[in-house]
Amino acid sequence: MTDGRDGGGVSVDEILAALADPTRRRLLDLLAAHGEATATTLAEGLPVSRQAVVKHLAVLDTAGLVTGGRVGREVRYAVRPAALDATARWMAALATDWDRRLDKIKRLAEAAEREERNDDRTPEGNA
Amino acid sequence: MTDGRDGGGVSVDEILAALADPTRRRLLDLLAAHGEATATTLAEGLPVSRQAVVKHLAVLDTAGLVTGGRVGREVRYAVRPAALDATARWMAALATDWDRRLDKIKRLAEAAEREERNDDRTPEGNA
DNA sequence: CCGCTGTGCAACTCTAGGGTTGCACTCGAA
DNA sequence: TTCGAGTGCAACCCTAGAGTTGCACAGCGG
Repeated sequence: MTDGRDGGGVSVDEILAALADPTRRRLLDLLAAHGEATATTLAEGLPVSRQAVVKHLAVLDTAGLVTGGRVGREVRYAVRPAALDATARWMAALATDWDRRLDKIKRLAEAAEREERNDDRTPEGNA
Repeated sequence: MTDGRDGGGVSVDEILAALADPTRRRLLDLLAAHGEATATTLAEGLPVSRQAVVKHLAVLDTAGLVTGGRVGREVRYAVRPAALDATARWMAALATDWDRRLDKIKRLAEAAEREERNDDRTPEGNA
């Protein structure tokens, strides 16, 4: 539960790193909206150069968040929900795990507190 | 659905950025395991200095992923599942959204294809 | 009161990576 | 075959931020 890789062998690390960049998220938005687009087209809708977009797409591709397909002389990219979905599940599971742990710790703390009160009432001289 | 802030007013951007760093995730792991710990304690279990840990904890705190509480002269930190959970839901919703979009696009593409075949059979001279 | 431990603050280094520009290459259309 | 649009590659800035060190400050225990 600490690391985690989805079915495609893409680490959560890569996906989170990819998602951390605002431009990249914007890119994903555009792609989700258009369904399919080239780096050149996408760059027109962003305040960055085509090359920057290409780099970002490469990162997203490595993370499994998009796929690139060649059509003639252009490269069409499309969004790929699987990786995102997998990461979402991973996070949800992690959150649940934390909840369980916190609950357990809380219980232990309360138990320890009761123990201490017991010690107060029964000093060291007992059997 | 593009941005998103949880109930506490913490942007998804901050949470993703916080989660993007491996050391920070490691830190969250340790915290989830111990339930509560100080920066100094946590630093002992990591290959970085206490100061580095303090900085990371500050980031995680801003992102709403941990809380700091002062006990005597030390500061105990604890994990905070709510923000993580909210982000997980956000991601899941986004993934679903992408799925819907892809589906719709696919349908449209197929419809357009049929349209085109129609045009082939009925050249412009119709009416 | 004094010393020890744990925090807080500040300045500084250094690298990853986001962004750019320039140019060479390829493929499709006229 | 030639022109142009689209892509790929490489070298290059520049800043954010991860990490460090040094020191001053605060609080608990003796």
